[in-house]
Amino acid sequence: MSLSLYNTLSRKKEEFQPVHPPQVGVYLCGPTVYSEAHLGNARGPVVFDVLTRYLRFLGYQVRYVRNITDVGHLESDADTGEDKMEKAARAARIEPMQVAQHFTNRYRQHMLALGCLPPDIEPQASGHIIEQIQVIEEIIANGLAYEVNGSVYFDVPKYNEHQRYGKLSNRSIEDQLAGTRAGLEGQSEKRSPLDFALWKNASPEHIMRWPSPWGEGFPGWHLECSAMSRKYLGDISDIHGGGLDLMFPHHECEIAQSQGSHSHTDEARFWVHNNMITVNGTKMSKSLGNFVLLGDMFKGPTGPLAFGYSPMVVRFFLLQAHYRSPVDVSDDALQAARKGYRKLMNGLRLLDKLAADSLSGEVIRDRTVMPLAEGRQPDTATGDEELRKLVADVFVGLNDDLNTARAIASLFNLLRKFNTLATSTAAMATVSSGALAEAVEAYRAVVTDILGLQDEPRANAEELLKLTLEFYTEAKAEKAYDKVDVIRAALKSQGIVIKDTKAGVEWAYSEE
RNA sequence: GGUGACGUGACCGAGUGGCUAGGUAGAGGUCUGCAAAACCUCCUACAGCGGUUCGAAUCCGCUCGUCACCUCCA
Repeated sequence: MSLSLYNTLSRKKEEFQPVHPPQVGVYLCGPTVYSEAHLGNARGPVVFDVLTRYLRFLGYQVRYVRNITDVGHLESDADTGEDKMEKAARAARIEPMQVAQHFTNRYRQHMLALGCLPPDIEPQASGHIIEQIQVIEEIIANGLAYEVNGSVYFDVPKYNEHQRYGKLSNRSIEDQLAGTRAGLEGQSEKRSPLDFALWKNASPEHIMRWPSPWGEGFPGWHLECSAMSRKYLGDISDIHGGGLDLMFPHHECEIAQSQGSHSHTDEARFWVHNNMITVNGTKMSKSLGNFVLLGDMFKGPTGPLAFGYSPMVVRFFLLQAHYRSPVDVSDDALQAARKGYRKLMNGLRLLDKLAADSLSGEVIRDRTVMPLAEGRQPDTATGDEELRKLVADVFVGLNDDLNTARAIASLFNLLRKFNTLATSTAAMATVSSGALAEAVEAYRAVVTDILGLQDEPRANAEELLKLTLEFYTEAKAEKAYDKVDVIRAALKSQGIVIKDTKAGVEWAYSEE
């Protein structure tokens, strides 16, 4: 039983095998940091977080790269197009890099809150201009790019003579040419409307600019990922991912760039794409304005949502669907997810108790107090087998193209078994402590290490403390000094001292 | 126009030929000082029409509906 992943390149599930085991290189196209991240932006990072966690669980040495694109993308294809980063900067009257830094910080906060482990390398496009220029020079040397007025374009038709531009998104350049929208051409410098920019000449008012062999300018839209993926993961990485909407043109162009450079590869063995988040069946997107910002969503009502949802609930909600299916947001769906998430967490809290009970169950069995039918030793073979089956099912789900929806369903089945065991000594007697310990460990590992779901304490410590002090005050009034001492000692063990003042009972942090 | 998805019970959401996930909601029960949790039982669906098959939610065809990409988007 091993992990299989759906590869967009082959359009089928393939067994995952690293190029250089045990190393695995994973690249996820990160955000362009010119605005706040919305729920849709979170799906890829969450999915790839689970993927990298699982790969590590399987024993691979993973190098996970998630880039930050801080070199603005042009808003339109026209040469006069405005840069997103610059536009945002101008609006706020600050440096473009301030904009990038601000949203980078916000993005990291949100991803951390969602339980996404920081990537091993988080390269910034602006820090890899030299590498990008190098790739362009290679492509030019290979005769697949041309310079016009300080800009460099990738020659798609020429590339297509020997390679297939469209292999990832399953398009032919003939179809694309036929479908080219009128009006987009005109004064373009491009030889073909399919060509895309590798380097753009900076107009005088363009702030973000770097020197290059072709004059001052900035790199094209798709180049940073090719350059940085190669730098940190080699000519060919194991897995390259992003949202379905990046498949074309972004990833298609990346492949063309890598094939057209000295790498001569598809850049990655596995191309993995997560589906979109929808609102009432329509894709959540910046341009449509139907997005739900993560920061807003964590706090309270926003847009189509009448309530706020904690980061872990959001994470669970995303993982309850398979990553290749679209997922629709709504209060109903999120509230159902919240309950499910809490159920899973309560299960987590049950595990220690279960392990302890298992031991006592063993004792009971040894003394044959457990009155199984004719008083013979209970046979745990069947119970153990059932437990192992339940655990195995969880991994069947994970291995099947990272089907977290199935894995979670199986976890609930396992949890039901745990609950039964925890409330019934008779049931407990049907499993061996060894098998139970394995199952408990598996549940814990899948929930926390692989799915990355953490308990979110909802109880307010201050409120609990207040309540405790009320009991303290009551006990004191009743002169129940044994209780008083117990409360005092308990709080002291938490680093809190009770102070009886004339004004009433107060507390302070212990200074010891 | 080209390319590609999808339509599952009250809601969300797996499943891609026989074994009919799971969560939420609802009904009944066990337990319980009350409550909650938990457990048990029930509610059992695959857009429509045709076809292939011993057998289809699952394969094929048609119809209807929804969506995505082809322009920046995760």
